[in-house]
Amino acid sequence: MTQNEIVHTLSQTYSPLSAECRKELMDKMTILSLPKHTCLVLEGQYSDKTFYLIDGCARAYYLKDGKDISDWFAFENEFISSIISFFTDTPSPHYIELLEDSTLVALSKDTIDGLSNQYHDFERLIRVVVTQTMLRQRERISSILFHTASQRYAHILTRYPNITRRIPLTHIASYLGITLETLSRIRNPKS
Amino acid sequence: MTQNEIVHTLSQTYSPLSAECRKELMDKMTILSLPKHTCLVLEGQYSDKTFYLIDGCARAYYLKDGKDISDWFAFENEFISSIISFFTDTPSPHYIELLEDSTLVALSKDTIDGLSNQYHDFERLIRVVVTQTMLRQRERISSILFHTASQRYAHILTRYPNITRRIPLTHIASYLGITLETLSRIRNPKS
DNA sequence: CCTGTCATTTGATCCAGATCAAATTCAGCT
DNA sequence: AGCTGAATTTGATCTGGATCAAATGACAGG
Repeated sequence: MTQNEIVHTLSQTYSPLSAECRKELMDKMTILSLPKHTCLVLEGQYSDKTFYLIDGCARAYYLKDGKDISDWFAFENEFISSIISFFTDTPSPHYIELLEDSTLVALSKDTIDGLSNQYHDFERLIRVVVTQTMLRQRERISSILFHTASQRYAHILTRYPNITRRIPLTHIASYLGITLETLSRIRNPKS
Repeated sequence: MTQNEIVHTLSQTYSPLSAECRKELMDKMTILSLPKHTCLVLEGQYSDKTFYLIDGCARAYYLKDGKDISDWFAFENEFISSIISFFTDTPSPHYIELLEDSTLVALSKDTIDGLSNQYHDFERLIRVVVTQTMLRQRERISSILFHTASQRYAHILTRYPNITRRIPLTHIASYLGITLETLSRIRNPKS
């Protein structure tokens, strides 16, 4: 995928960008191809970058009392960042790692702020991305409060039908807020 | 509070607005003073309004299998809306009601979209509001996943120290994702 | 100051999912 | 193929908070 194609997809997926803005964005963005298991962000770091996945997938996770708890997955054409660090300029509570060999764009906060100041278009695109993220968080809250473990698992499967082929069950379980063992029992409801 | 003061506060709290934009916003906004228990939004309605509280407080809630579950509280200088309906143009799963006699500003989606198109400033203000909302949702997720019922109660008290004087315990309990009885036991840890 | 309604507390029991522990299956490597 | 550590399954037990039920408290209106 060329830079040009990336920017077009972005502009079409989220919110249209003027030719001028697209051009400047192309100049400012870095495209990276990195192997599986690469860590993009470590806990405790100040992370002022947002990543946009072209190909592959990634997750954000915490180490909470030594336990690895996934907080967010991103696939092709989705964004991922240590949102807390990115938006509040505090050290990241998250790690972010690639779950497959991936190609992605890294955008620094300076770049995003600069383009947002300069181009109303770009500010809108960011607003759209943040709004979608917010709605996804909301859905997760009601999922946790109102649905049982197995309903939540069923639900994530409808959203990402082949997630189990790309992401280990441990990570799916912790994302759903349940243990590995419970997820396993949900998947094999015999005995 | 005059219209002028309201717009100034808004501009200072969230993101600065140009004089021109402030003026147009003043023309477009409706100020309402309504008694306690007024319903601003009903379940099933298409709600294309966002409310900004000048004085008083409100909550958004679901009726889930006949049970009343609070999903959001807003106090002075905060926004509340049926976010799902507002952002996705679908019928609202929420009710919104006033918990005290309140003064508030109602802004329609048309107004917000119009001002966002016309003024980069205003688009930014909305982006800031949405970002804060998103971060507050995130905090709620980690609160539910990582903290016990009594930690969550302690936490909401630090954020809104006198919430118990303004909001009935039932609503606080359901917001925290616990029952009324559990909250009561948390508050009276004797016997 | 009494009464009905709503809010809160207290008590007894129950259950989804956690925890701890062990067995099995799988995948990458030589 | 065979080896090794990681991923997943299976089993037994435990627990925070839910649920059901009843008692008490607070307070607005007559």
